[in-house]
Amino acid sequence: MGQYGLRERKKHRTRLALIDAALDLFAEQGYEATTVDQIAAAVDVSPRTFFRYFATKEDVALSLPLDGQEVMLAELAARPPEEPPFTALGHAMRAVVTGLEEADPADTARFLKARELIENTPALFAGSMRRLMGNEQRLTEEIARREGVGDDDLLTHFVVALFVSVARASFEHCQVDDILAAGSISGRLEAVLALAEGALRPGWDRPSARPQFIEGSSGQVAT
Amino acid sequence: MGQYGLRERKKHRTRLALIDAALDLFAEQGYEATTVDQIAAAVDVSPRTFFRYFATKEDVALSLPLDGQEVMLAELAARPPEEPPFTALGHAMRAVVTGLEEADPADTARFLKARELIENTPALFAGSMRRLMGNEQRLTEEIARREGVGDDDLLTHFVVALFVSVARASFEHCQVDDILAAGSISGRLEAVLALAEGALRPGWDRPSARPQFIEGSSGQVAT
DNA sequence: TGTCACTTGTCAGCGACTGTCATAAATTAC
DNA sequence: GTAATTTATGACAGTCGCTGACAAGTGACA
Repeated sequence: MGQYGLRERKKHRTRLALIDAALDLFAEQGYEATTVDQIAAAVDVSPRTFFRYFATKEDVALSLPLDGQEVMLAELAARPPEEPPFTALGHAMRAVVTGLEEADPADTARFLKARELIENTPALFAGSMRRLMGNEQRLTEEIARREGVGDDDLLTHFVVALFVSVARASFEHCQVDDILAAGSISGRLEAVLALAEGALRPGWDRPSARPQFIEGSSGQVAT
Repeated sequence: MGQYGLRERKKHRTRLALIDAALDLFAEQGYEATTVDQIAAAVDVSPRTFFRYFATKEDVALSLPLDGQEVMLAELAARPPEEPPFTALGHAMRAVVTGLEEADPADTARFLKARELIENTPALFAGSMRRLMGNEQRLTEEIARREGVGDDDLLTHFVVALFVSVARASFEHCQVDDILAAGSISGRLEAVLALAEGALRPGWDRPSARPQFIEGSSGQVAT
């Protein structure tokens, strides 16, 4: 038997089936107009079971982008500690985007479908923001840990908040067609990162204790 | 026979009564544990009427900070057009904060009560973020109008997103006790604005001032 | 094969929220 | 001042998101 038992594979399959069915129904008749009962019926599952897979109706639409945020966290944790905060965040983000662009086309398509839906549905967009903000907190904690400062360090909050703004700008207002053009999403990410680099003073994201070190290291790794 | 008729005054009174009752109940027994029926009963009004004043249970807690955001919009619109975007945003924000600090103590207390509640209630915090993001869009449109660029201008998005991050950092993690100390909130705003000033290159928020900076810095920060 | 753990369906119920209609109160017209 | 009109409210019924509890089915493992 594979590393996953029949039970786990079955669970994974119904989970994906629920996501696909939900995404289709949402696209067809709109998010609000679709009931959980309909989604459950489409997968031939009881409505109660739906809520055993997703805590809320919102979650079924947001789960994919949410997974992406988990990857981001993991990538950030893997960055070398010497890297300045903003640089590390940028590289982690690049890893997520390229990972997405190189993934199984079916997965990529699902992801883009979800993102387009979220963009065009106010309620989902709101929920997406909520999760994003929750994630910002976790990114802040990680950066604070790396830099050896407290969770309430003002500069750390500022750095992460600024980065999240950049990340948002990269993803927003991307129509699916644009994104499907090869590398468009990472291209956009680079554009916004370059914009940020151009607006910010070198070494801005570290307390000015070691300007020359930052000068030397951040200069080459950017992009 | 003032400028408002009896009807309007009555409406305004019940609206405030609903907010006060809700804030009290939320503080007492928690947001989730409080039902709309309880709030309505406390003001001696039918539950149906509650929803004629507030679209959702969330709204009754968020309405005050939301009003503040409207003021922010108005203040921004009143700034002279020559002001660079970030400067104008900063001054508008200062006007909002000082306006808040100089208001009727009862109003200020209500506002702070609402903010504290939002800070400590995940569901409300999430909702607050949602509204904030909605407002960011409006700020972006206003800045784009001032600068004579399109709604999708990348720099404009970046400037506003960055500013909103700064504004958030100013308000978050402020305990009520801290804020009640005179001017504490504007003090914090100034601190974060100063932090931003120190991190950003002069003229970063206007396209015309940027070419030589990009040229000069591209060696170390880009490509 | 039988035991055990886990997943699922069914049902009953709470609470947020909405449409509808009748009533009461305030505003305006005469 | 009274009548007509507009507007706020209450009462009621209903939908939908979501949860707890219990029973039945299904894979895991000895």
